[in-house]
Amino acid sequence: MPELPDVQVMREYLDATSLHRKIRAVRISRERDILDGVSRRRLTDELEGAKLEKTHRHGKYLFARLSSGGWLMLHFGMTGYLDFAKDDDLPEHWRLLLSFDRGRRLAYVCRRLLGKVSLVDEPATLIEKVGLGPDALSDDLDRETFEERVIERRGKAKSTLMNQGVIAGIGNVYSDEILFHARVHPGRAMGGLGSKERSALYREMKRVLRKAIECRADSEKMPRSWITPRRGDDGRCPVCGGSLEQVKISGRTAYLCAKRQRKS
DNA sequence: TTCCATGTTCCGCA
DNA sequence: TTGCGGAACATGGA
Repeated sequence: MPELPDVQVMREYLDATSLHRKIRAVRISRERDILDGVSRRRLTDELEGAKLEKTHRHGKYLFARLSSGGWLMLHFGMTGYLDFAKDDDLPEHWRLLLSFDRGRRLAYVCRRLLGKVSLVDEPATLIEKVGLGPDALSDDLDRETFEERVIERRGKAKSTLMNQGVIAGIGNVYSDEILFHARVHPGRAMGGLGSKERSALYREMKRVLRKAIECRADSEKMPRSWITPRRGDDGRCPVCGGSLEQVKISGRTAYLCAKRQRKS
């Protein structure tokens, strides 16, 4: 689930449900796996009695500013999500629970424990520490900046798009969608692409991510011309009808249309 | 039982 | 030295 569009949708969900409510109680489970650089004690102390005032997203990271100062950092790994509901209703695999007034709570749920929760002074502190590149949808990442960051890369096109230090926010699923529309084979060397191909990648990166957010990152709502809803089964290319191919690129499964995305 | 999964980090190697 | 790609991490579903 959680690439840039998914995290943006969760951000809007948090904004709509949990902002400006006083946190009455904090519960944490599996803190050894989930907490990163913060103790259960300190996290609880900082959160209890505070409010979430506003949110910020950078790539796949979500931040919520605390009225007590500092920011709550949420990273969702491969299986994390947020769930706002009644306080007595505990979702399976909950890791952090913030209880508000009127019997409501926000749950951070993360089945595979690959996500992280932390406390930071500023989002920029974390972004620098982790070494994240510019957010894929930020205005700072204009065409020229994209060119500069990508052109000298020695890795494959898909791996480069997924490299959070180059551009933050794109993961396995959306890299495939972007490469599909730009008609670039995921195994091509990024540095070997022509300038038209790089332009197409830039354009499709912005378009695909924006459209995915508009679709609430829900594959059932995505356009018929997209391949994301066709992952998993031996689907057909929605544009030319040829069969979709699966290949391994740097250990990840990539889906592509071999007819429209040529290797050379 | 074995393999695979929307992510990140660490390590070996070029 | 830099950076790429594979393995490990923890869990559960096919």
